[in-house]
Parts: sequence; C-alpha cells; structure tokens
Amino acid sequence: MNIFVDDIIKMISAMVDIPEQEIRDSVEVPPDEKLGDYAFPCFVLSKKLKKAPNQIATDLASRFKPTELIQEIYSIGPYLNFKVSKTRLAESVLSLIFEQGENYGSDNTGNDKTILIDFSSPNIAKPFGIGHLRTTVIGNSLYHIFTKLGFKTVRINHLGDWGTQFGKVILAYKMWGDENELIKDPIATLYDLYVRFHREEEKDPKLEEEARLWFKKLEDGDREAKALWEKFRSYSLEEFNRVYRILGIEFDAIAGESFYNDQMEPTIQEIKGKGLAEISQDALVVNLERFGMPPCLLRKKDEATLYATRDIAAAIYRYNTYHFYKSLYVVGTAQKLHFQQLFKVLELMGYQWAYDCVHVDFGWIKFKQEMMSTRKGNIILLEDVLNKSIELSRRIIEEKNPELENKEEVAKEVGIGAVIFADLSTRRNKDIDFDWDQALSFDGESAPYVQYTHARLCSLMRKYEKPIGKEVDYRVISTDEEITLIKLLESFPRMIKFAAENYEPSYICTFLIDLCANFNRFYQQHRIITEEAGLTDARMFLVKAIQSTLKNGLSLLGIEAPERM
RNA sequence: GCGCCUAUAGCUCAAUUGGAUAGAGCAUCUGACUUCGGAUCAGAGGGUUGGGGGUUCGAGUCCCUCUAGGCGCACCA
Repeated sequence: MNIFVDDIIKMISAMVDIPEQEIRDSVEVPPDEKLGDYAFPCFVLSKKLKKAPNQIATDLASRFKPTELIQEIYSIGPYLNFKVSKTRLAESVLSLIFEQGENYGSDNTGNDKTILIDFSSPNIAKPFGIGHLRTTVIGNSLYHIFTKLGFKTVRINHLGDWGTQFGKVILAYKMWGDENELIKDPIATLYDLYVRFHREEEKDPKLEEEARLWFKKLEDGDREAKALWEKFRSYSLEEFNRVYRILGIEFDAIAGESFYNDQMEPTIQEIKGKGLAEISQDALVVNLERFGMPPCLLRKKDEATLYATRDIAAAIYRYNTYHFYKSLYVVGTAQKLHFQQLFKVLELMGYQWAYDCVHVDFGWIKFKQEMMSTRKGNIILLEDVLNKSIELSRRIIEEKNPELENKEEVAKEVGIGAVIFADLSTRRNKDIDFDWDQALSFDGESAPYVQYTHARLCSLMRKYEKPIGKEVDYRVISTDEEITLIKLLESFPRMIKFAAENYEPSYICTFLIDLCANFNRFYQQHRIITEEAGLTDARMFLVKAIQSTLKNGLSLLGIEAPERM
C-alpha cells in the first residue's frame, strides 16, 4: 500500500503471530481523521488470543514504540490507531507526484497483456440515442483506465449492422422510401421507416415474414439487398463518426456483425463437430437445459443465423487475433442472459478463455420513468443533448468570463464533460432516469465543478509566477486540510486499480469530487500565496500536485481539463 | 410461473466490498475575508437504510421471507 502501512504491518506482525497478508487486508483508514490516519481492528485477534478486542487493543498499544514514520499508537475501543509523521507523509506523496506528473497512478500490472473492450456498438439505420451514451462513455473510460495500468487495450466497435431488422428496413424502404429524402437526412428517414414498419407490422403480420425473407436474401448475397444495405450502413457511419468526434472517442477496430458473415458456416460446423448442436422445433440450437438456461439459437428455421451465432464467431475470431487476457463486453443488463449463454457455449466448445470473457453490464437510461424505445419512437438524440449542453456552457462563459480567449473550445470541453460525468458518476448497475436539469448540471457534483477547480489551480500557478520546484520544506505543511488533501492524493493509484477491478469508472468520479471539495475548502480557509516564501513554496507544491492529479483523473473519464474557463 | 437487478434525506446519488457517529449534491432558508476565480465556501433543517425475521463481537452491506418497480426467459439484437 505505502511505506506507512508497511511499517504498521511490520510492527504488528512482530507482536502477534498472524500472516502479514491478513494484517494488510485488515488495516483501514478510519472514518474520521480525528481517530487517526490508519487503524487495525482487533476483532480478528480475539479468537486467536481468547481475549476481548478492546483488551487486545489496549495491550498492544502500550507495547508499541513510535518509529520515524509512525508517531503515535493508541487504542480506541477495539481499534488500534496510528498517526503517521505528517512531514514524511507530505514528502513521500508530493515528491512522487512531482516526479511522475500526469503519469501518477500508472502501473505495470497490465504487463502488456491485452484487454479487448467491445463498446458503443450502435445499430446502423437507427439514431444514436441517449441510450447509447452509457456503453460509449463507460467503455471509453475503461480504455483509459486499463491503458494507464499498462494493458494493451483494443477498442472494438461491434456495429449492429446485420440481422433481421435490416430485412425490415430494406422492405420498408422499398415500399415507402424516397431517395431524395434519404440523401437529405439519412438516419431520420431510415428511422421513420423503421418506426412506421413496426406500426404497420402490427396490423399486417405478413410483413414480418417478408422482412425475414429480405434478410435471408441479404445474407445470401442478393445484389439489390446488398446495395441498399451498404448505402444505409455508410450513411449511418458518417453520423456516428460525427458523434464520436464530438465526444473525442476513437476505435481500434470497427468490425460489425456483418464482418463475421463468412465465418458463420465454419463456426456452426465446429459446434456440430463437437456434438453440441441439435435440431429443436426446426431450429439449430445448443441445448443448455442442464445449466438452467434456455437453448442458444444458432440457426432459425429459415436457415438465417442469429445474434448469438455471430457473437460466437466474433469471440473466436477475437481470441485468435488478439489472444486476449480479458475480453469485455460493455452492453446493457438486458442482455445478461445472452452473454451467459454465449460464454457457456464457448466453454462447452472447450475454450478455456471463455472464463476471461466478461459482460460489463449496466442499467437503463429511462426518461420520465419510461423506457426509451427506438421501436416506439420516443428517443432523445445524444447529439441534441451534447449540443444543448455546449450551448448552455457557452451562455455561462459569456456571462462569467466574456474575456476568455478560446471560448468555443472551452464551451465544448465543459459542455461535453458535464454530460459524460453525469452519466459516469452513477454506479453502472443502476438505472438512470434521464433528466435534462441533471445531465446539464454545472454546479455541485459535476464535471464543470472539477474543471472549475482545476482552472482555479492553474490560475494560482500563473499568479505564483515562479517555476514550482522540488526544494520544499515539508515541515511547514501542517494544517488538517492539507493533510487531508495529501492523503487523498495518496489514495489515487489505489482508486484507479479499484475502478479497474470492478470495471467501475464512477469510483474515479467520486474521487475527483472528493479531492475538489477538500481543495476548495482549504482554499477558502487558508491563503496560498503569502509573504512567507517557505510556506508559499510548499503550498504551491501541493497545488501543483492536485492540479496534475485532477487533470489526470479527468483524462481517465475522457474529459478535458481547460486551464481557464 | 421461473431467473436476474433495484429500493438509503423532498429529489439525484455515496458509503473504500462485514467495521467506529449512514455522508454528498440539488432544492429550501441564513450567511462569507474591501488581495489568490462566487461555476466557490460555511451553517441550518431533513433518516426506523421498503417491511419483517435470521447469521455474529458488529449488518445499509450476507441469508430467508414479504412488498413495490424494472429486465430477461425459442427463431429480434
């Protein structure tokens, strides 16, 4: 963990006969700083020593002698509490951040192992809705987090560009489509056709059958179907790329479902060859009954393949191509069963790496308590949300900082940051009820708050006018607020790992808010630039560390950190 | 019907994976140094952690049960 905890572990293990790792796991940070900097709960010892935890804590406390790093040891109830040398704490943390700069928190745990992240993956011919925001920003943040930890990270956009739905779109276009309209506003046109098709379909069930036929044609390489499909696909990609550019997101591989079309047959043959496939109700399936799951459909009765088939082929292709350490699927929780089936089939096929596939699931974005559905046609466009946020950001800049030089750029960074942060700050597994006021919140726990704090720190550094140097007298760092900040900074590398282990970018959000809140409190209560040169130098050293850590943390979320706003 | 997820302050969410007195933001009200950025900060009110049982030194967190909501469960993705 750090040198202080190492020291504490050494002290305890010298007195009590339990494994060091067990001590390490138990050492914690007390909820209130007044209690101490670190604590060791003695409950675990009470069985071994057959004494009350309170008694053990008292006994141990009286036998410890302070060291250079650990200055006070005392007991409070069943807890053994430690206070560390503030000077040494400040020195170890701040000098490390000074050395590493924005690499602080980097790590080689990844050791060049490859992690695949399948995220965003929108369906072509459909608008990029707010519902796609979560997978997009979570996936992108995980990319930054794992890259920071030394993994080779591959961003895959698994476009939904194949399947029966395109039979529907092709058919709808042939029945009601208009070339001019399509050219003018491709996605909206295709989307209208799609929605209309679903309406008509309810009245006339024959349409569904016909649409299925069109997809079958597409899969078999029919020229008319293929030409239309290609047109729809390229128009859609253009629109998606516009959104990705706004968000500052890139991919290493854009391989949609269609990419695996020629691997369907070999994949199915392989599954058959391993004796896993069977015919059931005219469809080709892998029976998963003994695992308590419904069968995994490989081929429909009309012989067309399904989502699952393509995902199996894709997983195998990915393993053969990348030999991944882990393969993540950032996809909504509604598809949980699908991924359980997928991973189970891969496992049954004898692939050990099936255990390295992870469904990183997340809750819905609802609107006014209702599910947003592309089929029903109630959808909020992501681009609209981003534009509205940028516009709001522009207005606020005009009001508060009209002299700002690169207004447009900053308005974008702040507006987009707000939307990304609003989404990432909630734990993955919760549903989000989309609310304009909340998505566009610029104060409180928000990206603009973090960015504002960052800009404020930059402003201090400009005002200081001197390079921030390493010759600092750490002894002058003494206020509670400063110590709190330093401890927070110290925890940052652990937070990154914690976020990675749990695939949970929200932990980074919480950390940043916490750091900002504590800095702003400090800033309010203490002057930083004063007549006392030694104190000023030391505080500016802290300021620099906080500034670079904020920028560092924001970058893990895919958010910019402007120096002025 | 079966399976999975969710329920914490008026609203939106935290709580370092079982630890010390459950914390923030928003909203409401009251305030803030005639020098560092007020997109900030301080204070106030606001809780039977959905109900009930259990496990243990200790439960918002684990188990059981009930309630409410959501998602999924064969040819959509």
